[in-house]
Amino acid sequence: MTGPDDAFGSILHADLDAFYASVEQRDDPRLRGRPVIVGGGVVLSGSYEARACGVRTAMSGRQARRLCPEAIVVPPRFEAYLEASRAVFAIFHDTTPVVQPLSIDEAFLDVAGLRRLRGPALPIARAMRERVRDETGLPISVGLARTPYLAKVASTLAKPDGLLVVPVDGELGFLHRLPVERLWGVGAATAAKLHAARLRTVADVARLTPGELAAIVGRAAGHHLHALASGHDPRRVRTATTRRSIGAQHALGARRTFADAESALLALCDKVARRLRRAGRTAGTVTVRLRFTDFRRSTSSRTLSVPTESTSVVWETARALLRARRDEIDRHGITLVGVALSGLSGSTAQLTLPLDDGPDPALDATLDAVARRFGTGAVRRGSHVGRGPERRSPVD
DNA sequence: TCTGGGGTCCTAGGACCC
DNA sequence: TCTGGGGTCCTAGGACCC
Repeated sequence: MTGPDDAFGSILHADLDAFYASVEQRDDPRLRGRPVIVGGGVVLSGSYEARACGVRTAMSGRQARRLCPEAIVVPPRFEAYLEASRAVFAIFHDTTPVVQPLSIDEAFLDVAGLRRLRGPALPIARAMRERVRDETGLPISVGLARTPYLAKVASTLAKPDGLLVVPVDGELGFLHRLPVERLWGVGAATAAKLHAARLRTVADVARLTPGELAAIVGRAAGHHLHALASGHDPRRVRTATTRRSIGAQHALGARRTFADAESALLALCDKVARRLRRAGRTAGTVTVRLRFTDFRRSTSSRTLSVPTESTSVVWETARALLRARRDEIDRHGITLVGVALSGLSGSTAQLTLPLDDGPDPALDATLDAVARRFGTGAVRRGSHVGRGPERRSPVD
């Protein structure tokens, strides 16, 4: 386990740059070098030229056009993105068998096992980036580090179209000067809590004890942030992860009525039940998601006595949940309806573990072994995980 | 700044059981 | 009969990620 490679670790985080917009620029030469916005009402992706004007993902289309009037707006072509993603993931899998997809355009790769065959991690990362560019025409950024989280931060800082390595002996120096927003799991709400406690950098977070942090952001988040800020990362690159829920939602546009919501819900139930059957799984819980005209959200759910794969059972359950909210919908108007199926068959056991015992390498090793054995990413220390109709097996 | 669609995980309270 | 502790499961909501 020794060698020159240890100086860099073996985890890669590979992340395509401005993915949807890059596919559009690749496929239409007229778009190259120009600001491109993919999406209509909402920005799904902006090219780097558009980002230079301040355009960001999830921004409203109107605001994006105001910031960048010369931008070319194109409708999304999801089939083209899926095809591009498949081509890139084929290169990932050709690089190493240990690939964990995180989304359509990013993945963790572990190249530790390749040292004898293909050499150290850094040249492997360089070669992979070149292959992606040559064979798919898409720019990709890669971070290389000892842990998944550090690799992820590195790839973010490497963008666009870069490669950044975090040397093992420089981890804390790299990490500690970053703002707390760079910690995985810190969004607007958690950042506000940390700022209120005068914590601005990762170094500030690392100085507190897990207990002190837990008092600020909650128990699990406190322990999680302390670990990340100290360079500890419980994550492993996992090849087999089991989907925990299947859902679909639909924005209804301007103020709509109960009847609009009900007919949209029927189509959504049909869609998710088909996906459930195609996956060969059953669902234990049906959840209905609503958003009202004033942007308030609500969810309501029902756990079935018998898990189902039937469209009609999903629909009848969802309709009953929707009808229970009829007054609220009539009063406020509804702008979004969604349905999600969870408690999927094939999920693993429910497991609640203590968070307050400090590091426990033996326990972590056991959980890793369980996760590998049963092919799931669901087993994590200190969390409350997975529940499905098969919960009594296989862990029993 | 007024907003898409797909997910994951955590927390807290209540019902229920031993 | 009353009271308490410990645990599971369900539900609703919040936060976060791409």
